[in-house]
Amino acid sequence: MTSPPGWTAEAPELASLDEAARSRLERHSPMDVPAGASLFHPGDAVKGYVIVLEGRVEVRLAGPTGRDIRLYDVTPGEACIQSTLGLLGGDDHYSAEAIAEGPCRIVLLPRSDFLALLDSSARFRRLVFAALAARMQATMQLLEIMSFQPVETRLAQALLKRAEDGVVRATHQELATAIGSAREVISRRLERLAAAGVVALERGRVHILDRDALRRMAEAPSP
Amino acid sequence: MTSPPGWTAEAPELASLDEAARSRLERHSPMDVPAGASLFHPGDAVKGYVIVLEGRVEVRLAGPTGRDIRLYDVTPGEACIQSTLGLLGGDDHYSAEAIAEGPCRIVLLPRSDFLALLDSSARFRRLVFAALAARMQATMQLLEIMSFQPVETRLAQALLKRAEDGVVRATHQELATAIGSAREVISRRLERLAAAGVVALERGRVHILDRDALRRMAEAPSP
DNA sequence: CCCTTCTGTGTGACCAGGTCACACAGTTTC
DNA sequence: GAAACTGTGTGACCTGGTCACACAGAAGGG
Repeated sequence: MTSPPGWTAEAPELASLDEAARSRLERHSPMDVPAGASLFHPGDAVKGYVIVLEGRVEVRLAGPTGRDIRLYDVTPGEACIQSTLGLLGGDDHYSAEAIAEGPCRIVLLPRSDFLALLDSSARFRRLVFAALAARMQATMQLLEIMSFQPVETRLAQALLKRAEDGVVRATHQELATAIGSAREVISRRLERLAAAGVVALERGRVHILDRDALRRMAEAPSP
Repeated sequence: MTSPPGWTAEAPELASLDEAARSRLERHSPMDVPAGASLFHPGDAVKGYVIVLEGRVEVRLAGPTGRDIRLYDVTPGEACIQSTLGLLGGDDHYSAEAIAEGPCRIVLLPRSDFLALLDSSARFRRLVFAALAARMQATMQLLEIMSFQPVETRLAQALLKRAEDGVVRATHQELATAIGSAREVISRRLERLAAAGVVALERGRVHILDRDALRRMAEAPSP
């Protein structure tokens, strides 16, 4: 009597929803988004609740001078909170922009279904609430970090987090966006780290040589 | 058959709730908080959902160097979102601190009642959701403003917003906190504005002489 | 009253970090 | 291999936050 497992089965959190909620979700089919595509720009009207099934979507705040700040990224099973805001009460236009970091598969749940689900499924509600709360907390933390932590600390953290086998694949620009700084600043910092033998630089790549040194920087400003 | 109008009648939004929800809320009685009292510090565990009935509560992020940033303030009828976060999924400890800016009357709704109300009253749910969404949007906007807008612009906006009859009652420190800057910076800016004849300074008070000039600054960086 | 003490302001020196304007090297395209 | 990008290095400059004070106007207590 149950419908064949659809895309809601792919995301662990969604899979735990009640049958009614799932089938309502399944009415909408996933769509493919090419790498680099923009899901929305600042000023766009909110069309619905966005759930990412595959790939990674980065949500950024863009400054007038070209500098931008990564707010968060949305990975499979997560929903993009930006859309929630518009659907729930605030301004219903985006203030940030979302870019698909690779090929993605997403589902767009229209406002009416979203609201209906919120009322009908306690489980779905919890999911949305929890995601919203977590994002809010992360955003305030970001504000705190950007205001009070020096670039050195943030950079060290970013490098440690993104390292795979001691190598970080990222351009200086990407690192800058990730920690809310400017490209030139990152270039100079990395250069100093390289001079100190902590990292080795290569085009589009940073090799980590002294993980412990980075860990120290990631905690204390420097003393 | 209805209970006598209690404190829920005082807040327009709460007054529109269904009877069941209201009576559940009324089980808890308001408490008085003296001016300057701190409702919570960073690190405190979340005790419940806080609703402000009278007075004003300021929620701030405190930096290690003494500088702090006003996240938002909670005015009558509103709830403090910080508590929502802990109750809904994220870390259940505060990262900011809340200070009563004057004598306040608040209600503290314990977690269990809060969650029960969320499930039982669609109206209450909307209220909480909307508040959370609005706050989230404001926080992101704050991040944007702090990152991309020069101090001059932010200061001009703050002065215009807080002016009553052309006078702003605030110390430089308070203005600094309001726009996320440092006291010395505000002192110098104000001094320059005074030299330009835009404002007149007095201890604890700023007189606005040229509203239009401020408005211009509040929009464009300066050109 | 005068003498502390506290709170609010002014000031100079300094430093971190963002902006602007380029140079230039590696890659990709045709 | 020339042209067009893309990623990096670099210097000059400016804003704004930090530190360390001086000093002045309340406020309160003897």
